[in-house]
Amino acid sequence: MAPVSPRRRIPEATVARLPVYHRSLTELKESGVTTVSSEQLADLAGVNAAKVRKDLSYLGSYGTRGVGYEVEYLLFQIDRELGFANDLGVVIVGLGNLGQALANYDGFGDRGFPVTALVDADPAKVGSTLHGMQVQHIDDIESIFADGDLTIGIIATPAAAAQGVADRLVAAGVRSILNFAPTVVTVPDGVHLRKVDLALELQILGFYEQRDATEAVNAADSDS
Amino acid sequence: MAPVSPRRRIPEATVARLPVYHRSLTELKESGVTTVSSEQLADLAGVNAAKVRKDLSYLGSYGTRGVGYEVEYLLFQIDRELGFANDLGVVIVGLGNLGQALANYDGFGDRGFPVTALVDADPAKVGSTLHGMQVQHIDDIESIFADGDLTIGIIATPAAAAQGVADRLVAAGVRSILNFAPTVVTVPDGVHLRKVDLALELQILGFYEQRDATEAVNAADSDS
DNA sequence: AATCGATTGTGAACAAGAGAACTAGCTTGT
DNA sequence: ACAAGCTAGTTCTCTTGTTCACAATCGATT
Repeated sequence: MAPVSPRRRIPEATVARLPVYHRSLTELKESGVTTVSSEQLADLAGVNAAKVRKDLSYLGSYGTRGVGYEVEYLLFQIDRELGFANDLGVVIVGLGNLGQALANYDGFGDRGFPVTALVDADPAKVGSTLHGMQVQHIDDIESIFADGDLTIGIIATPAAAAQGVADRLVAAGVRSILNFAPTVVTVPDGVHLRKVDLALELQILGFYEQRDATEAVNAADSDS
Repeated sequence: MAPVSPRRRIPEATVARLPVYHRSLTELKESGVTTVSSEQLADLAGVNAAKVRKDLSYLGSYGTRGVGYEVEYLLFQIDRELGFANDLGVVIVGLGNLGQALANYDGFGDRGFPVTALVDADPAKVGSTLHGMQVQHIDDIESIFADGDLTIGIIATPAAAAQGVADRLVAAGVRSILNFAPTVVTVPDGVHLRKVDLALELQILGFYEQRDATEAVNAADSDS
């Protein structure tokens, strides 16, 4: 009944930054750097030094006062925390433009997330080979996860199909989903969902661009 | 000297949600719905009703108590706020897997962000046609923006090239950049930068997946 | 051994955001 | 005209996240 691992609860914001630190540290390691200060790491990661220290302190006290952090050791600890020991496969559902690009994108495999299956609903696509892998039909999705491996599902279908795919992924036992479809997808409690909405990012940028433009006009007006 | 438009400052979190409301409202409009309550809209957008009302109140009082919001009018107001009146072009730099997929992705144009130029550094790619558009060389980037149109730059290059591209975009007058390269890019004040890091999203999901898995194990241990 | 400069780890103030609860105002039915 | 029922708009509280400031601690140097 008592909480088993209440020792530390890492804030969501920190979790989102750990991979960034991880990347910076990997670069440092490859450059042969053995020690790094919170300030240096902050520069590389594009954040505030105090934030780096606080973030890292959630993992434990892995730094040395007066010196900094040992790159390799810190990297190891972040690896552990992020669960890089486990191999976590990725299934891509929907092989349109975006899905195909994601299937061919080496960035996933390079970072420990090998694409383990490609799925589509279009019979014309099923059976074809992409990035050295056969496309399977979505109706066979249950069998893909039969072995109980932990897997992340990527939804790259049109918006209309996204919720249905999500439901099937959840039914098949997937507990983490990354949604690229431009629509709201809901999942049951206990399933983690993140979204990447490309057009939405542009719209946000567009807002600020337009705001700045009109502000400039207003400023010019008040000058006159 | 006095602030010119202090009337309302829309919080960042709200700005990020406005496009979601916009999308939901567009769907409602296409279904012939003329009026919507904050609760309905909240359902569609996947958020809390109070948040919807608060968000919309930053734009002004466009609802009617006891009734709701008129879909078309609200849509118009959000359009205005997001700057959909202006046409904002998009330049994609880097035409590897991801860049090509983005170039072919209709989601941008559909939402008012036409791709206006494709740029790469590889001479082998320059001159080829993609999505009905000729690929230009990055050295000619200045000329692309010569007309002073507002444009968003998308960086889809390898990580190593990203900062250089960002610098050139900024030098050419681009004030909004969307970075897909898995690296930290810094820009001067006044330039808006957003990032989409695909592998990072997987790593975040991976963290929670692993945490849940170990928690389950721990719970089982304490049961025994 | 003692001091000094550097850097971590953390407590506390501060800021931003989320959500609940309340108020104000509209519409409809009688 | 009035009451009842909705629903927008607003206020308040709580949580989360950020930043600052400083004490604790380490290695180096004299």
